[in-house]
Amino acid sequence: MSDVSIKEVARIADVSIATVSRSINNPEQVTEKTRLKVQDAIRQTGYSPNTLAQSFRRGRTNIVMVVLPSVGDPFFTAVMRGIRSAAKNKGYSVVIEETQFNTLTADEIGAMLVSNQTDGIILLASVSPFGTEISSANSKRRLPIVIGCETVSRELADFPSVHIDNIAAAKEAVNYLISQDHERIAMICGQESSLLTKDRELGYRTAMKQAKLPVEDGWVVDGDLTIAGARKATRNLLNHSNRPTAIFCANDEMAIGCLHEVKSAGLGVPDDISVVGFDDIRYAEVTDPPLTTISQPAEEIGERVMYRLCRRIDAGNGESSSPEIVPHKLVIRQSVTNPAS
Amino acid sequence: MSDVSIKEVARIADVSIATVSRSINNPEQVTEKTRLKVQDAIRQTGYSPNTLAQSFRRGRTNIVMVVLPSVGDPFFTAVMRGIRSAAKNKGYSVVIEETQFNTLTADEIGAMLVSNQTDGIILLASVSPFGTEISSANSKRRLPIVIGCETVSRELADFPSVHIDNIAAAKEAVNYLISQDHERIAMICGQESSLLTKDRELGYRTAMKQAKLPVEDGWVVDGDLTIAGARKATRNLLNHSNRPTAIFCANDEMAIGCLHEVKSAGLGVPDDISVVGFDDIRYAEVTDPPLTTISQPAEEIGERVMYRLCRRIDAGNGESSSPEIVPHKLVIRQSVTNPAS
DNA sequence: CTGAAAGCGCTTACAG
DNA sequence: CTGAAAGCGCTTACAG
Repeated sequence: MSDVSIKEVARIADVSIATVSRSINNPEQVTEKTRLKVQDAIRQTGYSPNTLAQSFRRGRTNIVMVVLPSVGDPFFTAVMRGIRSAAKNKGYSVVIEETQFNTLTADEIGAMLVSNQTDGIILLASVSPFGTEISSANSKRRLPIVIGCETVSRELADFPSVHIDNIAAAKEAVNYLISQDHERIAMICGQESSLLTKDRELGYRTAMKQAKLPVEDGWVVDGDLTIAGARKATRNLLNHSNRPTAIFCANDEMAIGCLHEVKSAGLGVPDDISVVGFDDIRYAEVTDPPLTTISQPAEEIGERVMYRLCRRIDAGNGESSSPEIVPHKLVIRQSVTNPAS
Repeated sequence: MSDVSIKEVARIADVSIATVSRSINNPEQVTEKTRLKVQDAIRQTGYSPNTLAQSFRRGRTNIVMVVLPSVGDPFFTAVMRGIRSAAKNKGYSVVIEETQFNTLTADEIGAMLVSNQTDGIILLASVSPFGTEISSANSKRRLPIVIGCETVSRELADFPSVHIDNIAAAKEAVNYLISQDHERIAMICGQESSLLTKDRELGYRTAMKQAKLPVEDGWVVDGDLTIAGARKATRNLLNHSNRPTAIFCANDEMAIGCLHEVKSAGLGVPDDISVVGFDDIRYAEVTDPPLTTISQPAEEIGERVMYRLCRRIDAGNGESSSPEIVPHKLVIRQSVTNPAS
């Protein structure tokens, strides 16, 4: 705003404020001469429109908000790159909102939906327990929402989403372990509330069952999606009476903690214990040993989710809400070997 | 907004819109009875105020924006935690803006400053080449800005800041290496444009000079602040005709790349090459070997920078602009040993 | 304590 | 092509 308003510009350019507005927003509706006069007045005054007033008046902000669990999670680097490139393309600014604990409170959700400060929302955060709140809070406002990365719960099935097939990906990871002759395979997963972790766990259990391999009590442990949590979980696994030969982690963050803890216990990776991660964050290829993991097309997810949101914004709820599945890939590095060898 | 406005509420409660507004924002100015009536009408209609209109009218948004180089940088996790806790305390929402390339373009800066969508800005991003743009773009608007973590360039000296003493910290890291009898110490730093890297380099050079140790040509290499960049830089260092026995990295991200590259070359850390990082991100204690590094009080920086911003917002430019220095700490782990041993 | 009215800075039919 | 005017949804002196 720079404290000078459109009026001042109009006065100096000797035109009406309507004309100033047009010169800026619809220059084709104005003669070249007027446009120049106005341009000049703008330069003189250092005017720039009050965005708040514009947004208020227009009823839209051209801002989309992406909600993610935590800044500092390396996985989101590439997703954001994708979102940003699509947003730029479409003329949107993007603003990030962090939801500390990987779950939103109902209040936060309500506030977000209702405070039409943004034209739409991209949810990259796990929102399991609040699915209903979101749906209901949004029933009035109908703010366009698209979900990325996360598996969608039943309550959120109304919203479009783009993500990999977490169940299939986890199955593939575990099948790879099985193909390397592992039979005692454990899993470190996330909290109960983390939906995508649930899907990965389901993939693990399915693969085990299909291979007729037992999943012993105590082989599936909660690693809290953190390094510290994974370390503790790993200790439990190593002390298990029927110690696994391989550990599948629901994300790379935990795999990094797991790797470290196995080695701290004096065991070798992969010779004593094989480890598989999930996400293929940038640290995965420089762990020791480099981590075998599932790679997600993070940037592509970002782009698609943003374009999807734009379609929702433009088309309203006419836009389809079926999930968009993008391909994952098993990346084989050195953290897995044959337990017999 | 939920599409019902204050008018509708007023109609239903049978009061004026002024009274509705008061009931919400200054309930003490209204009788209990009226308040209840209004409350009821709000419930019935599902009304919630149009934030855009409020912000526009009030001339403030109660939102602060934090600008950081990249989502996905683990260092910012704790900084954000601090910012968020202080913000909550002060009744602000915080919104994050990412500046992909660790430098803002002049345009972006202008847009940010001018679009009074926020009440203030916390800059956590390196802004070296644009110091002047910021100052000048802001000369009109006078949007409160506070700088965190980064060293401030001369052009930005007007703005308050809070950060560690990067020069002293780097000196301390290098002196530790020297105390372990290293003499051939190299450094991997960031791009030219990265100010805080410059300070860390200065600390390195100062320590070397004071110890009367030479810094050979080719011992200070640009690692681009990335893993890939650091790996390349490390290869150069390992091939140096006078190969260093220790490598000081300007951040942990690069130290992780360095560690990996040294080991890939068949050398041992710390036995052949000692490595020191900077930042103490959460991965530093689970690298192999665990990384000796400089720890920053990231959460404290976040809190202080936010409180500082609040003071700027409230007090205007009366608030002092001297930098606030917080203490760093050398964290000794296992990536350094005596080269003679 | 409450209401009528002004006004925040824009945009956009509506006339001309 | 341009201007006068209405209005977006609020908040806040100003009266009463």
